[in-house]
Amino acid sequence: MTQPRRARKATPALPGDGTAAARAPMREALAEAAFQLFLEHGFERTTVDDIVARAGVGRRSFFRYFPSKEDAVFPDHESSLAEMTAFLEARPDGDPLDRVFDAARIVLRMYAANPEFSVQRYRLTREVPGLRTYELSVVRRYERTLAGYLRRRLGAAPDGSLRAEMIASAVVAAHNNGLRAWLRSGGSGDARLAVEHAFALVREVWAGRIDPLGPPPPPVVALPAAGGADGEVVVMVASRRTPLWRVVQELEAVLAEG
Amino acid sequence: MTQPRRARKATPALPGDGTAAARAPMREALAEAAFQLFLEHGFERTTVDDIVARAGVGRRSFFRYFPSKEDAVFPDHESSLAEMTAFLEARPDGDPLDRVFDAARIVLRMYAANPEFSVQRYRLTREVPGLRTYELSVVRRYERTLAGYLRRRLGAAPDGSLRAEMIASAVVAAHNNGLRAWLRSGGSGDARLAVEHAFALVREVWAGRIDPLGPPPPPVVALPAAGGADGEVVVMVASRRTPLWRVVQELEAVLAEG
DNA sequence: CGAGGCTATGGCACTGAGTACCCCATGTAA
DNA sequence: TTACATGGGGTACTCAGTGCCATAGCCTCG
Repeated sequence: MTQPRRARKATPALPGDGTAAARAPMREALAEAAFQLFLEHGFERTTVDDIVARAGVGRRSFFRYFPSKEDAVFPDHESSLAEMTAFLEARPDGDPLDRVFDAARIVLRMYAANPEFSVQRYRLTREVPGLRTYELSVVRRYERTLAGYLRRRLGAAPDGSLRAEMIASAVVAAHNNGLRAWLRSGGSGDARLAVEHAFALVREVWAGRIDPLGPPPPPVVALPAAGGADGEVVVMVASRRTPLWRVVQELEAVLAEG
Repeated sequence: MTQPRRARKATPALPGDGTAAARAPMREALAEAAFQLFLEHGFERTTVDDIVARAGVGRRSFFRYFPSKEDAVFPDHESSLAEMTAFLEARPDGDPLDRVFDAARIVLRMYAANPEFSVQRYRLTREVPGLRTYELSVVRRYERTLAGYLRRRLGAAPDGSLRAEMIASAVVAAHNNGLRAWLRSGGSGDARLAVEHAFALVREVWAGRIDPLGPPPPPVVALPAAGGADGEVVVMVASRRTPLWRVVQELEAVLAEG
């Protein structure tokens, strides 16, 4: 079986890059062919050769667009994750809880944009251990993104890192609880209702327990080198007049992500 | 690559079964050889052939004891998970929060029992995407176990399922936050301190938000057939004088686990 | 217009995990 | 002794994923 493999091998210039899915007919064709076959014959009994045969392309091309067979089932998460990251970077101010809710809504919208596909994929994922595991790792990346943002906002407060991770996990749990209820229902009804209800519980539990006024939006950007591991390098960019404590806080936040 | 593969193929009578690790010299030898090689040459550059060569056994035997290469890195989680499940089944009464904390402490004890091993494994896991993913799926199983227990205790309350999942995720997040801090420190200090501190935050956040007196310990046992999927069968055992609402609640709890 | 270069794709060939199937040794019961 | 169960070994196969190279289209610069 396979997984996110290398967490993301720095995305070596995907062919149809740019705005992700857009302008990538081959990628779409492959994902479509793969999903159809998975539905027809099951994930495990479908080989990559079957997929490329249906798509009418070379086997090697499949792995140019999808690092693993599992990736073809979740062709949209990568861009969704990028969107979430960009959103939190672009608008780090305001109530932290509101921000992470907004960020989570991005994911929900992605699911709601294609109800039938989402439901079918949900059923498929439920039955294939490999896909469940893959989805787990995707969800985890969302959670880490949220936690990273919250850590930056709460880093200075006592237990900032702990609180950040607990809130992120609560938001993810709430989101997934609502989402799964909708998916189980076959896509009938409004996915947002259940999720917003769940978010309300998160807010009820955590509101008031977060520094009423978090620190200002970070003027510091720390970029952990992709790949991580031992010889990792962190590049920080900060305005010269950034107070030292902010730099330290940011550094701690990045390092604590490990 | 590989993963938990088949989530657990019903554990078809492991050779050295019974009390798990105990009385399974071959399994131990394999895990030991594997771990040494992983540390020396890295996980991915070590093949199963290397492992069985060092252990002096046949290749086929490796897969009799470990469904995948990754499993050899976490030889103790299976029994830990079983212990947690047994604990929650044996003592379902009392404060639900206390119970899930106790359950989580089982896992912590397992880590703390072998500090050097745990720390080395932590470092190894950090660097190998496949192991990270594997660990994720293990953690998820713990979380589901806790959520399942909580769902049984809160199932009748409004939003019982949602609350159960949020609390379970909070406990896991707290546990992992403390555990990781300890692991990052190289195993110096007391792992329990950080974890107990984190648990205190969970209690602070959730105490009072749980039905002060949850329903009595469930006299109903529902066993979802291993394997799940479509033709799934649920076997329920209940005393004849169990009130109907309890049976329904239990059934809902099991079905909601999907 | 042609040479060089870049990009997208196809085509092997190879590694290595995981599995199916069958064999063998040993211990045990009849 | 035979009959059989159990734990382990061996072989051959499938298939995901990777490295390397070839080729076809396209663009640009001279």
